[in-house]
Amino acid sequence: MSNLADRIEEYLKMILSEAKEGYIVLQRGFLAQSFSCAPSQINYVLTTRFTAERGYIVESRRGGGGYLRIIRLGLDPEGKFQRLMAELIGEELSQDRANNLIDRLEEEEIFTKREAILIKSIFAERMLTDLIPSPSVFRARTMKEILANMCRDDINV
Amino acid sequence: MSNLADRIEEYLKMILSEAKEGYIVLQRGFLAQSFSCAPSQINYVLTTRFTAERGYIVESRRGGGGYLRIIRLGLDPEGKFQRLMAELIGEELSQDRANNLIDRLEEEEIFTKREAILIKSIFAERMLTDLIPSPSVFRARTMKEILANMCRDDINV
DNA sequence: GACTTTATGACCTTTCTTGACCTTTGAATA
DNA sequence: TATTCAAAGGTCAAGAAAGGTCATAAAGTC
Repeated sequence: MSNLADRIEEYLKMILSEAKEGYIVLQRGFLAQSFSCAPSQINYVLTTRFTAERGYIVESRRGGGGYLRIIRLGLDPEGKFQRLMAELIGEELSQDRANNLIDRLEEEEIFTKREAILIKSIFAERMLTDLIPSPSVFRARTMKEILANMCRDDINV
Repeated sequence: MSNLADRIEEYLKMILSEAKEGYIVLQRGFLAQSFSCAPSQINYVLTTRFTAERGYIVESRRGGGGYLRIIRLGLDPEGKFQRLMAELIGEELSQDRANNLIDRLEEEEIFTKREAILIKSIFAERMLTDLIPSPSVFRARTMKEILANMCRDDINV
């Protein structure tokens, strides 16, 4: 049922949440061994689950004494945030990337759970394909517009 | 008499009624096997019986560890949402009418102020005209989908 | 008989998992 | 110092494991 990749992801997030410094350092081979899987499976989890949209950076080093470092990014609420988002979103935004980003913004409490569900439901491929020639462009533009609006000061009064 | 689709529907509703969380997760292949039918028959049942208008949302995931999740929407005693959704089916929704509707739903505390602003910003004509051939159809469809999702029971967990 | 609903099967896309092979790094050795 | 080698991590393609779509046949309905 729940697959290996999900379990590894969950484990990493668990120990990451307990890490005071906001990052963890570990060895690929060792992790793979403890999950009884191919080492490349670890890379798969890292590249699919610990992406920039989801709020992570992964650094690594090869050779003797090599390691993986997974860093949890925090969003600073200063205006830098919007530029960062705009850059991250770019001109197109697939459904997958959008979902990752929205989840992340929910974790950062920029969106409520209801808002996250609302936006995701709009962005679903099945909602857009037959009506919009380029859904990815639509998502990118809309996401930026939403973020701009969510920064309005009058909104939580 | 009682055909396959009806029996599958009945079965799903039965286990759904026993699900504390308001949703069930299962595998298409497994379900098809236990009813001795083609997997696509399950999709048929889902698309004809478990629609938003009937009070359900279906999510799914492909690949290893894939699944179907059927979510029962919360009760809507006055049937207000259902009526609204029915009205919006296949209909068109101008920006003006959309704004009025959203304002009303905000007054009725179905949407928060933030949510209202969010939706309106998406529906703005300037956001849609150049990307979408028929913005009004898009608004109607999207509004329906949003309403359905706002009925989700798991939304405040 | 015409129309609608149900059912199937062939083919497609997405996601996960593994294994073979490659690259980098640092330490030991010639 | 230059070379070698072991110990990491990286990449990629193939195959498995799910669910999705669509045309068409079969079964009901009027």
